[in-house]
Amino acid sequence: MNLQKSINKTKTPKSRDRKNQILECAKVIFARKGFYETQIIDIVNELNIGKGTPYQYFENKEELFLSLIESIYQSWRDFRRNRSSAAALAAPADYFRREFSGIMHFFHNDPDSAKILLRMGPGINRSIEPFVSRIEQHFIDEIKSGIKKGIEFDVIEKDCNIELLTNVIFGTATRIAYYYIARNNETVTKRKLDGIIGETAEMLIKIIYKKEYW
Amino acid sequence: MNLQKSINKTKTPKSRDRKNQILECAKVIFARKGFYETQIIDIVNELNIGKGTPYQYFENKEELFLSLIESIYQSWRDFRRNRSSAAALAAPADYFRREFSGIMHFFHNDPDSAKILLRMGPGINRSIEPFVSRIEQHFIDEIKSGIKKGIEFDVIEKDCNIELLTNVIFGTATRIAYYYIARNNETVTKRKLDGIIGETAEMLIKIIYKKEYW
Amino acid sequence: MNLQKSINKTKTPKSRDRKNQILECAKVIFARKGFYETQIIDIVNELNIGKGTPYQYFENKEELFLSLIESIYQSWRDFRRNRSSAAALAAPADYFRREFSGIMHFFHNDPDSAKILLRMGPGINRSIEPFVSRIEQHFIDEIKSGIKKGIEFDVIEKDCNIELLTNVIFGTATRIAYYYIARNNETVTKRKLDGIIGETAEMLIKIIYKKEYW
Amino acid sequence: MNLQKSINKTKTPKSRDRKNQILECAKVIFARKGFYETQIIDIVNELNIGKGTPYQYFENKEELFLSLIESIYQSWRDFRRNRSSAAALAAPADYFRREFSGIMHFFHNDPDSAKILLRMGPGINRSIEPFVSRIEQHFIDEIKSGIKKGIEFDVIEKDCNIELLTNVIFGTATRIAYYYIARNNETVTKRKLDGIIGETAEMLIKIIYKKEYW
DNA sequence: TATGAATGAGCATTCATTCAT
DNA sequence: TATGAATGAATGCTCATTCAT
Repeated sequence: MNLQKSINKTKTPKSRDRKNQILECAKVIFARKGFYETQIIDIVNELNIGKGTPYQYFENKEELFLSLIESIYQSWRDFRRNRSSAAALAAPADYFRREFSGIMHFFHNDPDSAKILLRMGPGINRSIEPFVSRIEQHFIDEIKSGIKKGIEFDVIEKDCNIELLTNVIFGTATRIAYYYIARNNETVTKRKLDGIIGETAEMLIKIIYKKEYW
Repeated sequence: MNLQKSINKTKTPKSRDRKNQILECAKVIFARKGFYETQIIDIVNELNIGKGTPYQYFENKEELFLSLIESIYQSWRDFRRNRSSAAALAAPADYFRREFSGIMHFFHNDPDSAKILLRMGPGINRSIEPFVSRIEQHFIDEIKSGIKKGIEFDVIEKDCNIELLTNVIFGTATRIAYYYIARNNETVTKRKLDGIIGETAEMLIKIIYKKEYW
Repeated sequence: MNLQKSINKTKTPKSRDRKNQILECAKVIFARKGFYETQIIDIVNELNIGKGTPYQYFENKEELFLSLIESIYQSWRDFRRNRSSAAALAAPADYFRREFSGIMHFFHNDPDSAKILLRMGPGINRSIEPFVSRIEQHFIDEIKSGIKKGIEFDVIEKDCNIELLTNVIFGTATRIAYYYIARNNETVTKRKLDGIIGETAEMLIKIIYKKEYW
Repeated sequence: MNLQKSINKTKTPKSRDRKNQILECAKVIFARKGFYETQIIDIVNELNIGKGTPYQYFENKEELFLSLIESIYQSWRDFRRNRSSAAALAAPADYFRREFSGIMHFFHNDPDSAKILLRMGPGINRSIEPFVSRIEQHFIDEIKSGIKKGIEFDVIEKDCNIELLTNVIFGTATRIAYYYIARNNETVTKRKLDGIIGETAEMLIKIIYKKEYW
């Protein structure tokens, strides 16, 4: 237990708090203004700390952003860990519904992360993009392995184009998340979101699974 | 006679060429490096022109980028105009196949535009984003009106969630375009791309149209 | 006769007109915006001529400004030539009244010259100032020689500090001209200006001439 | 306690020194080269500080210049405050001699301020001029109120043109200051300057006061 | 650890000037 | 002569980063 803390042995709890505080604040501002328009001074002013303080914890602006990406990734993995145990042996469509809903709720619970991953991520710049892609890849791998398992269990067509199907699911999921969560417009109620998630899942099920599992 | 000249004194053919030359070059570099990492000097060096020359044609870097977006939009509309006549009275699924294929080939013919629209567009910054969104909206409106027409002609379910369905199609299309065209990886052959387009269209047809029109 | 023209033998009448046109326009704009804030393009746009045209007549911006100064100087000398004949043997105070009034009316007839000489002149920059000073010196020399003549004719105190008295007269004259003519405020009517000129002259007479010549 | 600090967190004594140091240096260079010919890099090189340092204290070049004007104005007011107490109930001519001498010595003690106010001030540019005029107006108001008081005490003619008389005094004073102090020529000795001040005052007294107060 | 004054590489932009037509 | 597209030296300013305290 207390695994989190033991990863970074040299950091005192206080220092770790400060680091998280900066990360938390940076997430909000990066999500709002993007990487390039965000200035270190924005973060520093927001937190009422010294201009040099972030540099105690992060090499530079890029490393700060990368740490942020990393922490979002970490959150996602934590989120998954706490869910996966239960999901196991449901009916195929139910399994998908649950998984899909999981992703959506993760983003809904942390729209700033959604904005950073879905809006700024692609095309940000050559040195940062790989790190964003890495997370993206993680999502994609999960989808892909789900599909493979589906084929294995004979609930998905053997000859389906796995890579393509993965992209269809991923594209739909990210667009839905982007449109209903990460845009700067009015936020959707959880109720309405659940409806949308359900409907979307039904559509995707139709193109993923063999007819008898719809 | 000589009407052209008297309308627009400063836009001689030569000056128009230079403007397009800058725009063309800017597209390639913006597509490769993004808005912020692209420097005017990159464009200027590439073209072997003076550092001040782009400023003869564009107010500033942002206006240059916006003009670029505008010219991509223009290209798209030209592209559509030249196609629309033929598309009219096909079977529903065929109609969709053709439309979908159209979008994909537009991007395939101009991958830099695809990169700019699909990668850098979302989340670039507050003052530019609206212009990117405007084009996005254009795509979305076309999809939406296609769906409405489908409902009207009774080939799509009356109670379908139009907004959601639009997002599913748009999300799928942009992801496919992004993945197979706009990423910085190896480019796909036209043959392979056509296969992918076809397969994707089949999937989407399943969730768009009533079963009898698949 | 036709002295003016013969000075510059190579210039055709047309070319001379164009040069004067540029000079005239430059005067107005320099008077309004000052040397540094005036751009060649301002002049060129105002005249609807090509951007390169002023460079047919003037080496560069500075030489254009210097030519302008020179032409103002020329105007002043022309103005003097046309007056001096009459002024000769009046009573001392009358002589001064007439001279003082002359300067003031010169500026009143050409307020732009007044602005350039009185406002921008001093302190403009190291390379231009000497040329402005040269004109200033011309005014000062005239004042000084008037004083010397007055001493000679025994109408001014022998032991007066000529340099200082010159400065007092010059300082008063330029301030009055500046205040009532060259500021950007409402312009004074000729009637009111004449009143002011008269009153000022009476004051100065008191400190210039021996009491019996007031 | 520690009140000072809590009022103005960013203005530590050290930072205030640096600001004054920049202001002081800027005064010398602006006085020498004028607003437009002075480059930030001139100041920065002179002080051996970083190119960005002035921007810690001033928004931009114009704001730096304006702050300088403001600080000259402040100096003048401080100078006045320390003198005014004594001046009160002298004979009219003595009062004027003292006042006039005061202005002259202020400029003599700080010729750079004189240069900036008297040479560059008028006509510098539309956005700066008002701030220079404001100080000029302050001088003018003092002269004017002196005249009004003189009329009240019956030592100046009732029907004198106050505005005009003010301009004559101001024009004379600024010309004398300009000629003997602010030109780039040899500087005058204090002894000689005092002589000039005295003589000038005598001249002005003749046109300001009724004869019995000369 | 925390601070914030100082730094300077880096960039967008300007504008007088040139020169081929 | 007149033009105006092209030029590029020059400059103001920004902002991530450093480091003495």
